[in-house]
Amino acid sequence: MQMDERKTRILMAIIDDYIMTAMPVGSRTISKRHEIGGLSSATIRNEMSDLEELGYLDQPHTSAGRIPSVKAYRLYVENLLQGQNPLPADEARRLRVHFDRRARQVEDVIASAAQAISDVTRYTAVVTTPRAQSVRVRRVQLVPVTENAALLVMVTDTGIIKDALIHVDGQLTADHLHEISKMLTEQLAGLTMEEVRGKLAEIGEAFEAHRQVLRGVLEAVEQSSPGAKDIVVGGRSNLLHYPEYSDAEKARAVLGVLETRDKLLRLMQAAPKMAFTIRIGDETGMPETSECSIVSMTYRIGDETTGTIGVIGPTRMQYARVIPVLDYMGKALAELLRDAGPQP
Amino acid sequence: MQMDERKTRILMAIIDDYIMTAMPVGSRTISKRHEIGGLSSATIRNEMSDLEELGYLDQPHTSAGRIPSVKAYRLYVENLLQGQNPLPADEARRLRVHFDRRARQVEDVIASAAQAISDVTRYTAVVTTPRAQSVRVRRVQLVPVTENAALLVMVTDTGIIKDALIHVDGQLTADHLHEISKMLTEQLAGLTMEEVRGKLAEIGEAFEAHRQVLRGVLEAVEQSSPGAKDIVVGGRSNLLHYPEYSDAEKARAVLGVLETRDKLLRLMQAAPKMAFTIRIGDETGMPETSECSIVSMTYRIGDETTGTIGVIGPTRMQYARVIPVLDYMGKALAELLRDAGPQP
DNA sequence: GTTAGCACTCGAAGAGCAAGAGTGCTAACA
DNA sequence: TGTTAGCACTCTTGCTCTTCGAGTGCTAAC
Repeated sequence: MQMDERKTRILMAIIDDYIMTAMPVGSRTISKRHEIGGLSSATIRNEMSDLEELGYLDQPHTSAGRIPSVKAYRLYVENLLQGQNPLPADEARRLRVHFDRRARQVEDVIASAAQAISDVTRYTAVVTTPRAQSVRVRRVQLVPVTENAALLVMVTDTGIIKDALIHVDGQLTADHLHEISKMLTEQLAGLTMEEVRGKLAEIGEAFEAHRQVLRGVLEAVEQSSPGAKDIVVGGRSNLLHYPEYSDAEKARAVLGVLETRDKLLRLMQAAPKMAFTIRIGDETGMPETSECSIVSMTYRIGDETTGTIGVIGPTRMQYARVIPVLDYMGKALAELLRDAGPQP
Repeated sequence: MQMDERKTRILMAIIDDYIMTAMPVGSRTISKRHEIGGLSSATIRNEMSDLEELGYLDQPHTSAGRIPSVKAYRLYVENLLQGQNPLPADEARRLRVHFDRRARQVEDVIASAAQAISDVTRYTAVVTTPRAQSVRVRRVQLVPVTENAALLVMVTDTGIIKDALIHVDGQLTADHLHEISKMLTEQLAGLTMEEVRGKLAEIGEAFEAHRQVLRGVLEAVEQSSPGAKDIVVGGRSNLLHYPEYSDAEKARAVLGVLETRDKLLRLMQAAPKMAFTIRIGDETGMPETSECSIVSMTYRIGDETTGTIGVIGPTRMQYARVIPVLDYMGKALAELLRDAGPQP
């Protein structure tokens, strides 16, 4: 048996219906819909039976309707990704209203984007800060904070700023630090983070006097790589809108994942070549999220720097709405962050 | 009718039991407990009837046990706050394990504290960054980021750092910015944030050439006051452990509050003179949290700078555990942040 | 003042039943 | 050969009824 055009149309109708209602879909429901050219429920029943045999539908129990399988959703999103899905004007407007473009700090922009996405889609949104594949240092500056602490600011290629408090024992004046900053900038400019580590050790030899400080810088570089605030989640409470999480234990499992940085990062890593990555159910690769879907997308600022925006929700997600929202938002985000970043 | 010692003891036993089980407590349950010197269930029943009349107990329906009223919890926590509640050694150990003291950035420390508190208490924790009542500027530094953006770093009295990206049109060299930084430090050092605003306008007149930059600084100061990352929530998923939130709608309402900065801040503002602020049910002042309790505590770094740590959970919260945990954590936090901050 | 005893109340849990939604199959139809 | 009407069958859902048990309040005895 093979899929044909009519089977596909019926399957899509079933998925649409199930996405809206979360209830098993019966043959009569579909036969009443006019897109399906007035077939009787009996015909639909036959087709549905075929679709079940083909693995696209599941039946919770004999006398209920049917629900789409993961395979069905796969086909559904594959179809969606083929076509163009422009964002409806009113959705775009709502997004613009929620997305605060005045934010200056990258973190704020990110947070605002997550908020906007979650507000508009009614799902939970996850956004990561843009991260360059290979960042290069452009400038280093030490700002005195107290007698024995200084703020290390590293400006990179992509305008992304790492800052870290480093502790220094010696009594260093502001001028001292300024001098060291200049030296560090000269030495480190143009290097990637990995190279910086080697170079720092080298410099340590030459500038015995500043060893203290340099060790602090090295430490900061080493532990700074995955910054803490580089991934934000918005609209967690949206999860609880959906009956699939009305069981507190299920909701807790998913919410728990969203609280664990490692797991969250794992969920968000997308196939970088592709615009969209859609993982459905078990494809998310985590038992806690085996009843979730994740739609994510990389946005790019220039060639090297990419971040991820995504949405997590039930497998019966409104993919057709989510995809254009992410698409729009990814562009808006890239544009905004590019303007804030360095001009080529 | 009056409360007497026995009534109080019985009430406390009822509360203890209800906190553990979330089930209405019957007279027999209490009479079996040995702390209550072997009174029969009938006697307890009489006392419970009195306690209900006094407003300390409610009866969900005739033939169920009784549950504590807000008034009862009030009495309960009042009693708790009188006595000493040292943190059990094993809890202290667990806290230390979860609390990552290596974090350098204030935000990281805060986040780690929230995580630790929520892990140990099994409730949701909220922590705010320390904020001085009247911060004074100590040093200003502009770090070039790109041709038309610079990072403004303001070091204050209390070692707290505000940083913001500011945009500048002119082609300013690093030396230019360094010069401006020096000038700004000279002009602004010792001023409070309010005074800085006035002063900046003044300086603008004198240093016509740097007007651009100064406007940027002013803007940054103005919108920086309530920093975005100054309040963190940990262990949201813990909420869902408790049957009072097994209804998704109720859980969503509370979780929603935790996502709204304003509301969250409102919940956390504590009576600053007191060590602990405990708000029970409606006392939280928000309809969404009318079935929650919030225990919060201010921690102080020096005389001026205070932050808040707190826990939110069901009204039948394990106050007796939460209070010493917060107490311990507040001290640990103050100590850690003081070390990172300025030495007096 | 305390307690044993007892009648009474009320919710929770389970059994039984009817209604309804949905299926699968068969036979007739175009 | 594909489509459809019809019908028996299956299961869930929602309802009522009943039972069970926990818990109370009251009374009378200790």
